[in-house]
Amino acid sequence: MSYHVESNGNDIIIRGVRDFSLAQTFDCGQCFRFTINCENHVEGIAFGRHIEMYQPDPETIQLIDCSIEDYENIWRNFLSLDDDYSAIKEQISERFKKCSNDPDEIINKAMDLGGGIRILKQDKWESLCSFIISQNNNIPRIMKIIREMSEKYGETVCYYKDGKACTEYAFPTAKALYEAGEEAIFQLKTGFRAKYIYNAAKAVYLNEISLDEVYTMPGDAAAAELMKLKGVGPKVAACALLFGFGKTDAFPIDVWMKRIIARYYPGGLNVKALGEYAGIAQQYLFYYVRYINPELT
DNA sequence: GCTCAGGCAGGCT
DNA sequence: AGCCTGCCTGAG
Repeated sequence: MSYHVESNGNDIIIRGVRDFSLAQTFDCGQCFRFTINCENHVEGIAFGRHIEMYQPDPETIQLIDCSIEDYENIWRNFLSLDDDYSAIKEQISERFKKCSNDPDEIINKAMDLGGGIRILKQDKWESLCSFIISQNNNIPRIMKIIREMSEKYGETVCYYKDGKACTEYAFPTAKALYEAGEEAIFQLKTGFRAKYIYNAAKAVYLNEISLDEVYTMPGDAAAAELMKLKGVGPKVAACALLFGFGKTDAFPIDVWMKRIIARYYPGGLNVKALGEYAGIAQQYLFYYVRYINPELT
């Protein structure tokens, strides 16, 4: 964590970063609004801001055309720069030794491969809504729906790139989607999820559910609260909590995790016993099978 | 045509 | 508690 930050007037340069790979972080399915332009170069929108990032070497992250204020107010936290992932990985390794029968030490292999993954700290509403959209859906289409939803109902995000003024769109607020209405949301090809999205937007906007309160709740209570919303089951709730509410113990079990557990942990995996970073471990495992062993069935 | 995509609700036993 | 089944849509 002994990184240090400097500005050259245009860019923020973060040196001495460890356990961080832009490519891995933005290619592990946690975030739908960033694209990997080329290797070690990503660009996207979060918290109503555009950001372009470059990783010239493993220990350096460059935030292009970024002010100190934006770095401190948004990106420092968003990128989880102050979390000690070396310690997190050590604890995960220890826990898996104790709590799972893992003779092949799959978790350690997974952490060697995807050790640069960081769990982003995304916006609560965006995370919840995005993972409602994600159900029974594939990633390119999820991204397309969210992009079009943002273009229609999100605030404009202006920025300069290569000296030119550009416009993008923030993720729509709950208010904006509520006011757009269910039919408009259906028009975005969201299908049977339209009513879920609309109802969630309504509940959040009218304060029938408080995402700020969910944020402060312990994991189980937080999940139960989110699952009061139609269209939010255990998997969607866990994803939202892990990626948008800072609940690193939330452990999403999707079809891939079921395959991983069946294949590598036939005796089962005691998720509760994996501790406060179980969800981060889940991401390493997920990345591992997706990119090393995708034929796993 | 078919199946599948990082699920969920509703109805059934 | 666990096991079906249908569901919008688009890609292969």
